[in-house]
Amino acid sequence: MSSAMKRECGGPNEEESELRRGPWTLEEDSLLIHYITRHGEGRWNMLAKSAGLKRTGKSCRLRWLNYLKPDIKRGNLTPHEQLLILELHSKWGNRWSKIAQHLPGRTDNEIKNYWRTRVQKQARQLNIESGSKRFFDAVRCFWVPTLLQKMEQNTSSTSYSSVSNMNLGNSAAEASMPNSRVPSLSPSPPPQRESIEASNHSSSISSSFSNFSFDQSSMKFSEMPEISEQPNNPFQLFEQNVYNNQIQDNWYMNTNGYGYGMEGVNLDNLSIMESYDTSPSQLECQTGESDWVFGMNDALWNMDAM
DNA sequence: AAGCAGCTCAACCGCACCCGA
DNA sequence: ATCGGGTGCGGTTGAGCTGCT
Repeated sequence: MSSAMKRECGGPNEEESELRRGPWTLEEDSLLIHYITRHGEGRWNMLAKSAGLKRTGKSCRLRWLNYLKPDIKRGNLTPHEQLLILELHSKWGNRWSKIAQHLPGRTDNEIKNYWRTRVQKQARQLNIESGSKRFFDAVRCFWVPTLLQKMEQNTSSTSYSSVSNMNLGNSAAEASMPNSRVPSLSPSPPPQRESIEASNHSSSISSSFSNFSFDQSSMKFSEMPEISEQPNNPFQLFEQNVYNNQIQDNWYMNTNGYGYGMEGVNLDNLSIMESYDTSPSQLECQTGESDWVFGMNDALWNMDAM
């Protein structure tokens, strides 16, 4: 039993012991939804009391904003969204709510969790400090191109990202989204908010980002150019050879088909780049420590998923 | 099948800010 | 000026799940 649950189970302070903590029940969710539907949100402390919830206002607000609100998108982040997070985080840092404002239907909590569990995990595996320049260079040089490649693939084939966002109601959604766990920790999955409507919404979101691109030559985000059929530089060569042949396969294996990371990269493929007779500066992936990318066999590529 | 370790994410916590009294 | 309630934000925690041995 958690400390929160322990505190919840009675005590000397009656006022405090009346306040529920921990996972929300179906009844509580229902109370909150019905109350907000009728009276709107805001004044959370008063709302909690008026709705008959034995919760703090903060808890109600959090539950509503992060889980119950009708326009919350469930499922895994699309490549577009991940790309946007990388870009916006490079601009604003840990301003999660600000970043979330640019990803309709996503909460700051979700983005924060994504960053901590996926992005920072990559950084740890690379032995790079996640906020460091080196890490951002790794993101720019490899992760972003990989995401772009994935986005390109998605546009030319059935997009599983839209499937991942297709909200079908909980049981159906769970069945169709192997990596989208609705933990029993939360016994009250939000009722009926996940719908085809939501999937339509996500489609429009994706399309609104469709002209968003990362320019490898300038290492900046820009309008989406035509993607060259032929590799112009080692990165593209790398992507075409490595990604198409290897990452794609490993990707699904490593992430249950829903993640986007660098886990699938194989050390062997570094030879593709090494064989490309070009200096790091020519590769236009200039960093303060320009050769780290190419001497990082033990860093960038040495990941557990290899 | 059981045990273990790692991962995910909902929920909580503490702090800061805003605003009205 | 300051006090207190309401709200928002970023960091952290821990239950439950998954996959590996």
